[in-house]
This record gives sequence, structure tokens and C-alpha cells, in this order.
Amino acid sequence: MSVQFAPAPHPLSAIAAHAAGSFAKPAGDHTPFRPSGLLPAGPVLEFSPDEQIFGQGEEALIFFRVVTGTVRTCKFMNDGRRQIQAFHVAGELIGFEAGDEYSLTAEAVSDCTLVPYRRNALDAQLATNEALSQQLFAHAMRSLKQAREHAVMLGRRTAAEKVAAFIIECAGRSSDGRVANLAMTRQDIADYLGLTIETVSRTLSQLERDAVIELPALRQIRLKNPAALRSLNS
Amino acid sequence: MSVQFAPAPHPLSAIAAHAAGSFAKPAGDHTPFRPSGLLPAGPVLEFSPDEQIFGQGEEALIFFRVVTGTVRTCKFMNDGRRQIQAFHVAGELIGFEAGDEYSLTAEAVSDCTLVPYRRNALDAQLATNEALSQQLFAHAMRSLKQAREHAVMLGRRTAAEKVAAFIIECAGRSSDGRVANLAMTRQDIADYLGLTIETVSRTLSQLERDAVIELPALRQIRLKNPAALRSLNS
DNA sequence: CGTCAGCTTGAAAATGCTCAATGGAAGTGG
DNA sequence: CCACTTCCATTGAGCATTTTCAAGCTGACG
Repeated sequence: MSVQFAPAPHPLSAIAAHAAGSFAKPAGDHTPFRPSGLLPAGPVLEFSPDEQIFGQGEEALIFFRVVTGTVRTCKFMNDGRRQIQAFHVAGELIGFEAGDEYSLTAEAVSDCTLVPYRRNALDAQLATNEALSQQLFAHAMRSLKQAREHAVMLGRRTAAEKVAAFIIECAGRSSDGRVANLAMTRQDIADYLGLTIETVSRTLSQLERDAVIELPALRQIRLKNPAALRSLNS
Repeated sequence: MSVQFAPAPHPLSAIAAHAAGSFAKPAGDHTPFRPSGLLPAGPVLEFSPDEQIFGQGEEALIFFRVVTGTVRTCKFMNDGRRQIQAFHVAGELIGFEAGDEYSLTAEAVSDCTLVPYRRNALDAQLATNEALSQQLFAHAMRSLKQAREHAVMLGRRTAAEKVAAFIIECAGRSSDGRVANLAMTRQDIADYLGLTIETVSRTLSQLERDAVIELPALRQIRLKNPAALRSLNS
């Protein structure tokens, strides 16, 4: 059986306006995400690398907008294994949860500044403020899309493909699309890609030997052959 | 730096009311999901096993509620590799997208019946119908939570842990929590867990040899030692 | 200049995959 | 009712990729 209905205008397009690619903030989009009509719960907060912003299971009273720096959101298993869900940069919302508790942990990757918002301030706003509702809905759908792409990568890509995809993501966010500046360690990359730190390192070295990338510094990747990278992305 | 704010009531609790565990529809919840005030776009549709309900990239004019049967949503890579995102049972919404296009493919696993809803009928409703907005928001957040759990499994679990988690998920949805009735093939399970069909089969056989489960029929798993299964779930 | 954290590299081991053959249940047609 | 076919699942053997374990290396910082 196949389903055919007459075409019609796309009603959720407004809601979808913010939906973007894998990384939450598309390269070149420099409009800061600013929940319309919602007032910060306090002054901008600063975090140092590896400092926890909120923890899985804690009461989710506050959500945040990243102003500067990079934040990682991750899940920990009992035995300490870690899966990083995403890296968040300027403009991204983190800690916006359905339940009463944060479902994951957020930590600063680099020095970070974040604007806090009170979750309970939303109630009044959501009822009256259409734009705000749409923004938050868009945020949820964008996160969902990102999570699904991530799942394909984790489940069905080889180490080389994972690393290539990661480099492309990073380069896509830099102003110069041919250089990826990494805020995160190899361990962070490994936990994002579902690999070990050694495999990440070896794969990067191999890509450099193959003249696909250059590694001028520890936290910098220069794309010499983006086409080859993209071909790995199948 | 640590963030402390005074406790407050939980504003999004209503929105979160539907948020559940890994599988979209929690075991024992028999209230059908019925988008309040939204009229179906037509009669109930029937699909046979492996029939496509909608395809990745098609215009997302319609979304569906599963009435009976099991649906899989999946992503395909260029070379045919497949990653199943989730299995959907009665009550679940599928095809509710942010963008203009379906971001994944939905196919019937078993014989299925689905109620179609017109996406553009939402516009008018969303503005006025608070309950509907909340339901759809809850749907998005629940899907997001599920996708994140899935990512941890794909990235950081061994084959045995993946299979154990899958059995627990399935058993959790059955009326008798000690029997998992599978609608899907081994290939479906493999593509859901990011494994091969052989590894799934071998792992199931091993669990049976270890007296953790019994395999009375091809599509049935009896839990003999649920504790052992759960311990694999770490 | 020494120390230390993070990164790279190597060798061995393990986990999961590929290829290939077998098994078994359901459906079909004689 | 029984062979035959077909589809799906299981099992085995060998192989590939990734992990593990164990050294070294490098650059930042005191």
C-alpha cells in the first residue's frame, strides 16, 4: 500500500526554521539564539575546562544558553564508560529537559560562559509567547535530528568514517572551512565517536600519511583533501 | 563554579507527562495516544510486512499514529547499510517532522494499521489547542530521550550488553514481563543494535547456553534469569 | 630543566565480521 | 500427504578491525 495525499503548504516550517545539520549551530549563522521574551535567571556564568555545569539526575531547574566556549553533554554508565552526545557552541541551549531531572551531564570543554534561564519562568511564557514556543520546539526537533544522525554514525560507520565525519563537522563550524580547531581532547573525540583514544589517534595519523589532512598542532586539523574526507562519509 | 538556585515547582511536568522509557510506549500503559482535537486525514491504513509507510526525503505531508502492529523507523546509507532508530508499537506517532521532508524511512515490521493525520491541519490547532501542543512537545522530548539512550548503547556497549538490553526492552512491553515476543527478524535486531545478524544469533545462543534465556520459538524469548540479563545492562 | 598531562606508536589480544555451509519451519504444488 | 522450495536462523572457521596493554614522545608550565 502506498500513501498519496494532495500537496499542501508546510505548516511547521516556522517551527522548523532553526532546524539545522548535525552540529547544532550551522556554520556561518551568527545570530545568537535568544529565547524571545525570556529573561535570564541571573548574570552570565563562567566555567573552567572540565567543570560540571549540571549533572545527570539533578533537578532540572535551570537551562542554559552557551555564549562562548564549547560544552559537552554526555551520559555515564555505571562502570565509567562515557558516551558524549554532542558538543555545543555559542547559541546552543543545553539542559532543556522534559522531565524533572537532567537526563545527561553537561561539562565545560574549554573556558565557557553561559546564560542561565529559569525553567519555571517558561510556564507563563509558553502559553502567551508563540515565538518562544516555536523556538523551543525547534530546539527539541533539531536535537532529535542530530541524535539520529549520531546513532547512524555510532552503529554503522567504521573508525575511519567516524573520524572523517567528525573532522567535517568541526571544519563546518570554523570560519575557514579548511581548518578545524578542536576545543576537545582526543578522549572527548573518542567518547563522541564510540572509539578508543588510540584508535582516534591512529586514524588521524593514517589520514595525515594519506595526505588527506595535516596536523599542524595538537588541536588543529587542516583539510588537504576535503573530497577524500567526504568520500569516507559515504 | 557550581550553580545553585532555589527549588521551584516543575513547570514542564505537564509537557513531560508522556515522557517514558526507552521504548516509546511504556508497558502497562494502555491509553491510546490520540492527538486531542485533531481529526484523521482519512480512514485507517493497512500495511503488510516490509511495506514502506514513508521514505526518507519525501515530503512530510502526513504523520501517523500506530494502531496495531510494529513499525520500524530507519536510516539508510548510500551503500545500503541500515540503522534502525526505533521500533514503534500501538500509540506511537511516526513521521512527525520539523522540516519539510521525512528525515527517516518507516516500514511495517508486521501487519500494521495506522491513522493518518494531515500536518497542515496542525497549524490552526497548535495556536489554540494547548493540550495538543503539549502532546506533540512530549512526543518530541520522549523521542529525544530514546535516541540518546540508543546512542549510549550503540557507542559504548558490547554485543552481549546490546542484546540483553534489547531483550529487556521487548520483555518490558509484553503483558507477561518474562516473555519477549518479537515482531522483527534477526536482521532487524542487528540493524537496531549495530551488529550483524550472526552476532545477534550467536549471542542469543550463548545466553541460552548460560541458562539466562530460553528460545522456545524463533520469535519468542523466555527470560529464565532476568537478574543476569539486567546485570549485563550495567 | 624537570614534570606532567595528553598524545602517539607498537605488539598482542579480543571482539565482532565475513564467508560458507547447514538446519529448520512455513508455504506450495504435485 | 509428501517432496520441494524458500526464507530465515544457526553454526563454524578464518579474518579484519578495534581494543588493550605497554612504552615512548611532545609541548606547556613551573
